[in-house]
Amino acid sequence: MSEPDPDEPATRGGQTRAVILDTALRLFEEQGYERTTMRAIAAEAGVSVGNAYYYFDSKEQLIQAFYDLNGERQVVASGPAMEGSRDLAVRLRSVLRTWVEINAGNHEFAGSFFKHAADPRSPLSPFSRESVPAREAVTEIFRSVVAGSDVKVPPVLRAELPNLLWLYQMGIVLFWVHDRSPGTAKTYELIDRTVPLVVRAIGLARFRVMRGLLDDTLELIASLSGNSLTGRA
Amino acid sequence: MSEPDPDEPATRGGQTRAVILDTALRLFEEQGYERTTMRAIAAEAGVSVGNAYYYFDSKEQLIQAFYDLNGERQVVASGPAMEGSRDLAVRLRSVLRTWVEINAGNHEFAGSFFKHAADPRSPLSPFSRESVPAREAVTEIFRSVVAGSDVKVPPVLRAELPNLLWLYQMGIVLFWVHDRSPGTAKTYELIDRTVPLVVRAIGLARFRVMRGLLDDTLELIASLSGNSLTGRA
DNA sequence: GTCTATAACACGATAGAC
DNA sequence: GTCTATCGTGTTATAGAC
Repeated sequence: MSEPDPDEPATRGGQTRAVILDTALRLFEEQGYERTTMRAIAAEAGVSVGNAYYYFDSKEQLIQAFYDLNGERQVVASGPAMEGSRDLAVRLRSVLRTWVEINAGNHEFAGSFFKHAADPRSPLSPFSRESVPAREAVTEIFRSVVAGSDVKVPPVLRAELPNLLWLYQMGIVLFWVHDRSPGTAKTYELIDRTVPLVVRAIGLARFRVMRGLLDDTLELIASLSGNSLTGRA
Repeated sequence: MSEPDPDEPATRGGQTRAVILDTALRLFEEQGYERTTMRAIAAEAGVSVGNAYYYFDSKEQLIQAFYDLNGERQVVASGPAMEGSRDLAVRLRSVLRTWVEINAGNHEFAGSFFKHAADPRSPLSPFSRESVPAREAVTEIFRSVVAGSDVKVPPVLRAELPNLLWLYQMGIVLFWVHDRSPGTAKTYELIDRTVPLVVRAIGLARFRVMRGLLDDTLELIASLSGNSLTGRA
């Protein structure tokens, strides 16, 4: 609350905040998260250790700032990425590949801090309260992916589909973090090959044999969303 | 490799190892992982810190030992849990609930070290090389769940199904770690309500509309399993 | 409010003596 | 195999300067 708007660092001394963050992210990418010390960040940013802790409560909080930055980047880049096609598969594939491209330089870095994001207690968890705004912004992308396409989504599925696609992206990210193929080629392959499956699965929702299963699944999701897993009310 | 067999600690000085491990797991359960220091473990076990590190390369490795212990417990308990029914849903539900019951006392503990297991670089990752034996032992349980049931699994699905059920259990575990409902009641509910869905989904594999999707999915799994994600050859 | 400098603390981990 | 001493790290504390 007391921290200045990260988008407007020009005015305040909160410009310092931006310098510290930029330096930290650069060092994280160069050396990995664990091997980058707070002392090194402060020294490289030209500030004291105490000052770094004045703007960031902990080292982990630097990752939180990275998250927010990254979410914004995906939102910004996804608009153009979706343009030019109303085909759901094309749009979905494009948005997912964009995410991977944006994060190409962060693969090492991501691997080294992923553990913190997986901690259910950590604010870094994608399911945490702190991550709600970022998650909803990204979910909004997927709502737009569907809304701008020419597929008719069965009404029962309409409300929940963006959330499910967000979860689908989480799965892609999980794979990507573990992916050691050159240029994370396997992740691109995973996207290219699962997107048609997902689209086809959505189409199957119309069939009678599927409907019972689908209805029960959606009801289950609704029933359990009070859980802290989703962070939803 | 140089460490003594943990099942036969009587003979060697490696009995020390057992004392250290027992003490560590007790303290972990009492105080959580992070708040239990190596100094405390060593002191409580009546050895020096250096000696603790002689038997365990790191604090994390104490968790690895816990994993192995836990896997064994599930294997032992699952046999009786499955007895008495050839209904796949009953058997599956029973095995999954057994896992939750076994780990009821470790819920806090599990939450506190889950982050380490999620680190793709960590040997604690369920996808790591080090976890292959434990994972295969548990997968074997699910093979037995299916084999002892009266359902006819479509041939295409037969080979991969145990692996998919293991992945399903990982999903349950992920939910459980985040579950803060009293007695992890929500997790039990999740099991009770997803098991029928899973069983029904397996049944759907016979329908024509599903087959294309299923075949492509299985082919994809086969194609990507060279990835480090699964650790399979 | 923003920032520095320095010291100190607790912890995981290591080195090297015995 | 076991110990004591020590290091490097995240983090906090202090005491102040602009």
